[in-house]
Amino acid sequence: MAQQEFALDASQPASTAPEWLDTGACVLRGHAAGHAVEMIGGIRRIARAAPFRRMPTPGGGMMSVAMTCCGAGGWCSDADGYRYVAHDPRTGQPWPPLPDMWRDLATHVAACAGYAGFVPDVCLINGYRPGARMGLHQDRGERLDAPVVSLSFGLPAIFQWGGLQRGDPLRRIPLLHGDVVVWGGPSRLVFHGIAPLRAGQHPVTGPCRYNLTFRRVW
DNA sequence: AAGTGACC
DNA sequence: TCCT
Repeated sequence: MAQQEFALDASQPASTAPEWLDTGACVLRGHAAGHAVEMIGGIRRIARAAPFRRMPTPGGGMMSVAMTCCGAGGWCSDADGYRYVAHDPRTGQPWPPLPDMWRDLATHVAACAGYAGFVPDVCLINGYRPGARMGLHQDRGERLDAPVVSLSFGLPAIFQWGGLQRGDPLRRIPLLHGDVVVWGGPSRLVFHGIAPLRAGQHPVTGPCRYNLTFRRVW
């Protein structure tokens, strides 16, 4: 039984070589799967102090993805725009600390992608329910000399990978439980997004997908 | 400006 | 294509 659960947990072997999307950007299949149960527990603990919330967008809409953060700051959206803030606007408290094990894993997978010495100071935690999506965007609010490390857990999603111009053609890349994406260098400002999540059940996360993105903001 | 955008 |  435990063996079978592990097989379901590890959607991909963790030892595969990087699949390069572009210069500086790759997918590491399954490299976080072995840490999934511990990390989902960490997400639940962080969410008790800094609850998941859907944020308003400057244009008057609402994000479909629920977010929380940990580390030295968190990403926030409201009517005034997008920015990183050192305190959770909802509680007034500092964001929960970035767990050492999370930081070490991000450093390790970044090194696997060719980014030695990456030390993130912020982790954004995105919670996707069926239908939730992330429109095409660039990650511009952080240091551009550091990569972004993205870990996927739970339900599969279609990652849209474009180019440096919004209108560039999109590649659709399935991201499964435990998959890692790293992008930096010449790919740091590539437009990317997530297609609307398809409903399903995952043995570790139930009806959800969690995406953890590690960045260097300060 | 990362939008269950809004509008054409 | 516009808007915030």
